[in-house]
Amino acid sequence: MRTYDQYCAAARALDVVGDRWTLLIVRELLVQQPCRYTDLRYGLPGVATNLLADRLRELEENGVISREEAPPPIATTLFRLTPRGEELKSVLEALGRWGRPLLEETPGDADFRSHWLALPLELQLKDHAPDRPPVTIEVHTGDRPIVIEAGDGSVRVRPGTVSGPDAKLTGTPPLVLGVLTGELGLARARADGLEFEGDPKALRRVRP
Amino acid sequence: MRTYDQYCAAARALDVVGDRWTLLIVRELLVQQPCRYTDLRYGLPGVATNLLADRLRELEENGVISREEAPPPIATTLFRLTPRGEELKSVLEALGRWGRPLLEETPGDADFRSHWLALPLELQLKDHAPDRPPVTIEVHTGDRPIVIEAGDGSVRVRPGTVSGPDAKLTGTPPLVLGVLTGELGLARARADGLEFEGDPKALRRVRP
DNA sequence: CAGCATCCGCTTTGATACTG
DNA sequence: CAGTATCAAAGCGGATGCTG
Repeated sequence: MRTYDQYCAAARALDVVGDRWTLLIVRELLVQQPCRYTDLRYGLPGVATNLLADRLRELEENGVISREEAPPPIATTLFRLTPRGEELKSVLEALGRWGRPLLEETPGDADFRSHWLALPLELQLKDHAPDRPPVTIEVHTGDRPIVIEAGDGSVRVRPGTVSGPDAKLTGTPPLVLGVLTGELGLARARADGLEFEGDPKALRRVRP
Repeated sequence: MRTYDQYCAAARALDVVGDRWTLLIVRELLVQQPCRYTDLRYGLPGVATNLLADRLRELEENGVISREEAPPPIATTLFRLTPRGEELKSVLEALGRWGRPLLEETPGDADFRSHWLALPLELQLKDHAPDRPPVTIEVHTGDRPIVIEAGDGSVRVRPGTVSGPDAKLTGTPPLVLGVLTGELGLARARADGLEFEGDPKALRRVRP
């Protein structure tokens, strides 16, 4: 672990999580809480396997993650964040907010995993009608479908599908993200290729 | 600029500010708003001069900083953050909060610059008596003295001294920081080598 | 002196292949 | 599945030199 050797809290934090890939590993674990080595590799396209192994060891040494040998029938190593590691969520939120405008200029062929939407969506979306029955929105973009569940005043995002969703969105990540965050009107997005089925009210319920 | 090539806001942010030294350069500019190349080098002990030049060029290309040729009598290049660059303050705050516990285990011979205290102190300290006349606390630790000014409900930290401060602290950075944030009692800190002159009430006025 | 650019040895990274 | 081994390429840190 290379260190800046400075008596400064930010510099000390960067000593631990400032190396390449490190914060993205934390991002993966924040979204997919306990996950396998293979899952991490899948969520971090481009990472070298030796580098991933190195980072995981360093993160464990620094108390950010823990590893656990799951007994059969799982019979594999599971990685998860420690409570200390979970506190890095605020760092990733700040980074994500700052980086949001940069998505506009991201090339269309950039890698994408649909679960990367979970954190920003849970952060930005609100349930504006806590007293009404819950609604679900299915989102089809990227590699696998995800579901947005709004109810009781909170919004959750998880991988998977649901039977009879209130709405269903299909399209490229920029279109889907734009529509969900309200930066892009539904009509405009449909003109640009977004497919929308179901009740637009479900959308309005969660938009910021 | 090496990129992760991911359609993810956090990853895009790290593309821009994730390289070694980059966020520490931003830290320097957040504290010492317009500053010279030489000032940056002083605030970033250990940075290679070519690397600093590279980073400054990249940050300028990415709209984070701007450079300005100051006319005589200054006659030098001044670097400052753009509004977009200033928004990185939230990232450094999150990192600093997370890294705070790591200061305890930082070796005593780590580099230190007293202006590194400005950001965390302005963030943590409060003026608990907004209606009373302002107070000033002079802090002598590290390379140069700094002054904490509390009044009208806000707390400011700047380099320099003041005539007739309400209190004066002298000691190592951990002692000074501990006493100011209230994690360390004044009596205990004095026993450990801290020198304190003046009115303890000034301290209580700003402690979190 | 301020603001770099160049050179050099070392470390880190990335890509691939291989193993229990 | 969860890594380790190997190696080329890129990045980094330190020293030094150059230019206004």
